[in-house]
Amino acid sequence: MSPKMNVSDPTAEEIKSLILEKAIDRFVRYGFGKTTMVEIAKDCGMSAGNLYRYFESKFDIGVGVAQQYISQAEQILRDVLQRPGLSPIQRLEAFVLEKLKFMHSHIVEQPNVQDLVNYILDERWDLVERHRDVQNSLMSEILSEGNRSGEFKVADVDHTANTIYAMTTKFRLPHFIKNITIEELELEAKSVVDLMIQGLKG
Amino acid sequence: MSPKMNVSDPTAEEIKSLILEKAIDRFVRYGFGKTTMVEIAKDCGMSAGNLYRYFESKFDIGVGVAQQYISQAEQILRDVLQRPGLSPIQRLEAFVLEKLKFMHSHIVEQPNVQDLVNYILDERWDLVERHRDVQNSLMSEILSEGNRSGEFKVADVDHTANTIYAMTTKFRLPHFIKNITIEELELEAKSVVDLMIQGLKG
DNA sequence: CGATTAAACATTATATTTATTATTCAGTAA
DNA sequence: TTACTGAATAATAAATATAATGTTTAATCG
Repeated sequence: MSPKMNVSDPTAEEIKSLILEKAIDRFVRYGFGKTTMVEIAKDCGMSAGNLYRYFESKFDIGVGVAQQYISQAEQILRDVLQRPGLSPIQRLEAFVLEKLKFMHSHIVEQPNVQDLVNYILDERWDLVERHRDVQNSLMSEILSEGNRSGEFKVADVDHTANTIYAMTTKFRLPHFIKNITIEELELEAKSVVDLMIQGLKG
Repeated sequence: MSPKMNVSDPTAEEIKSLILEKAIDRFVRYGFGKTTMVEIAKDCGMSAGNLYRYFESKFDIGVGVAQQYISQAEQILRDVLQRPGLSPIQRLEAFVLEKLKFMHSHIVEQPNVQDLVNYILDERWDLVERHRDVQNSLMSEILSEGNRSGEFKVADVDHTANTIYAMTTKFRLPHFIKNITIEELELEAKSVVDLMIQGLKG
């Protein structure tokens, strides 16, 4: 392999990554609507027309950004599953709270990106569903862990994971995260987790 | 009291009711935005200017409609508490499902009114909070009933009522009610109620 | 020949004007 | 005085014209 390989001949994948990277820089600062294809192209040292060799549309670049955002969130949740020294109960709570914190920090620190992701996911329900499935399969692992340790008695872990997902909907919706303090939401989320563990029968 | 009393001298409250009634007729057919003050006034046999003796603004008429909508919902929920022959568990489930059905039927049958209510409540968070408080105090009654019968063991009924409210958020949001079939939502709501009763420990 | 550009074209957004509508208020009648 | 009207005004929305931007493609470069 010649030393020049990497600089002389970037792969299509590498160029796509570059475009995504430069696009995100713009989106963070100015938002999706206020960023033009010409600007992104200039930042990449190419023409606007050439962007279309790598992305079908501007919307498609937005999809790329949304996918990165989702991957980031999923990585954080996977990390919760690897975190040592947590009981299944603690892990379940951490799982819910980490997702809430992730969304909250993005909403306050990068509102433009958050708006973009919401806009994209509004038309790409399939991405939302895939993300939900990933979260549910991670939750299923937590529930199975709890079954093994005797802390939980869950008959159908997949079904229950989905039910937990429904129960915690409020803590994933930008609408509430924007209008309620993070402290209040965290307390409420903890109460919800407590109740789903204990049940009304105590 | 002379027989003429009612026809000759309508009270301000009666006139307000008339205005609200005629306004709703318009809102149902054409929506809030497409209904003019002149039209409402004409339907009431008065001038547009005179409407302002009874309502501060068109928005305020919308508030009146929203309050009627909320009262209607609360009446249905109060009826659930009076329904004979239900166990506390069944009552809790019925409570959640009836609210879901109420919203679903309005969304499909009177989308214009639903849109109006959403628009009003978006700026009148206080009405949402009051409605939440009413629902929570009704839920508290159900929980207390369950405590008395021995089916529940709820330490703090008010706090738990609020937690249940958070858990069932998804089933009160127009966004989900519009995008998911009512059958699916009802099944999911039942699962949520089941889980909140049983808990993960079985 | 593959990758790229720059101009052409189509679409979408912005600015501007126009028309409609909400709201106010001086005046009128009971 | 109280309830009301209808014209005047202020605010909002619709329509239009204009500009900006997304997308396509014929021509160019290496």
